[in-house]
Amino acid sequence: MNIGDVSRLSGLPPKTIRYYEDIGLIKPLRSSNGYRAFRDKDLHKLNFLARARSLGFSIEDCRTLLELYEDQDRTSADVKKVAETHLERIDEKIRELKAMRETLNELVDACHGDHRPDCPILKGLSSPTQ
Amino acid sequence: MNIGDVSRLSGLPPKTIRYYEDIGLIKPLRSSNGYRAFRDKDLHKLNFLARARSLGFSIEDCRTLLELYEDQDRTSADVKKVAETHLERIDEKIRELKAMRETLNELVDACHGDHRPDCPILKGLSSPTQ
DNA sequence: GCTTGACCCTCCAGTTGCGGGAAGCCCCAT
DNA sequence: ATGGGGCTTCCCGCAACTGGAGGGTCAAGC
Repeated sequence: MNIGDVSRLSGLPPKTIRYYEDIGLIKPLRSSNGYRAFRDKDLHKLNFLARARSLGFSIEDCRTLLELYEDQDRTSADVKKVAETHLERIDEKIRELKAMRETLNELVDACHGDHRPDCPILKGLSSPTQ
Repeated sequence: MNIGDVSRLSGLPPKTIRYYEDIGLIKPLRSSNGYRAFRDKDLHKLNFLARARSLGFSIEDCRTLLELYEDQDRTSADVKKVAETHLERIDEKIRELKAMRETLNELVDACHGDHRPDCPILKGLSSPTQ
């Protein structure tokens, strides 16, 4: 399989796939013409990566998960730990965003949004958030 | 005021303040010794920026907001539009994160997390998300 | 046999919003 | 005069790619 094939099959752009090879996440073979030659194994890894990335795992998390994925002697506890840590980061991010949303929404609600220059949003940004 | 002073007063690191000057968000004067000389006006802007950034506005949004802040002929509708657009981006981000959280949480819950290698999390990542 | 177009390759630069660190002034206190 | 801050500029690096330049390869059609 060429890069275009695995790109279509995994949904990852060719650029991303080359990047994943650069940083050592996958190691496709090479054809005599210099083209990358992907095996099923490589495609499986790319699918794995695509799904892990879509769940928000960092590249380094993905590297760890891929290693665990390939290690027959892993323990599920190790995997769960990585996932739980990531879950907490997500929760933290959601909390942050909700706090932003809260404050921002108050400002937006207070703003009449007409042709006049008077604006509670700018006022809110220019004076301390109590 | 030197950069250290406005840094303490605004809570922004000196590096950030220099960066904001680099990209033209603030234009402090210069003392004869080459030090940046911040006026009250500059400090106000930095405080404004610190608050806008803490609400998640991008630098370009901040640039727009600062321009509106300084424009006596602005309309509050213009400001509100920027804020509402940002609010939608935040909501979108929250939705994405919640979806991730959902899926990830199911996987974590399904994983017993013991010494055995069998792991629903890895299984979930290696087979299509239905 | 030649051209065309779709692939593929590498390498370099840019993105966002800074942070780290080097190398070198400046200023004040001892 | 010497030490310790503080200030300056400059350049590199981060994450995770994306875009583009410049060039080789392959298969089909004429």
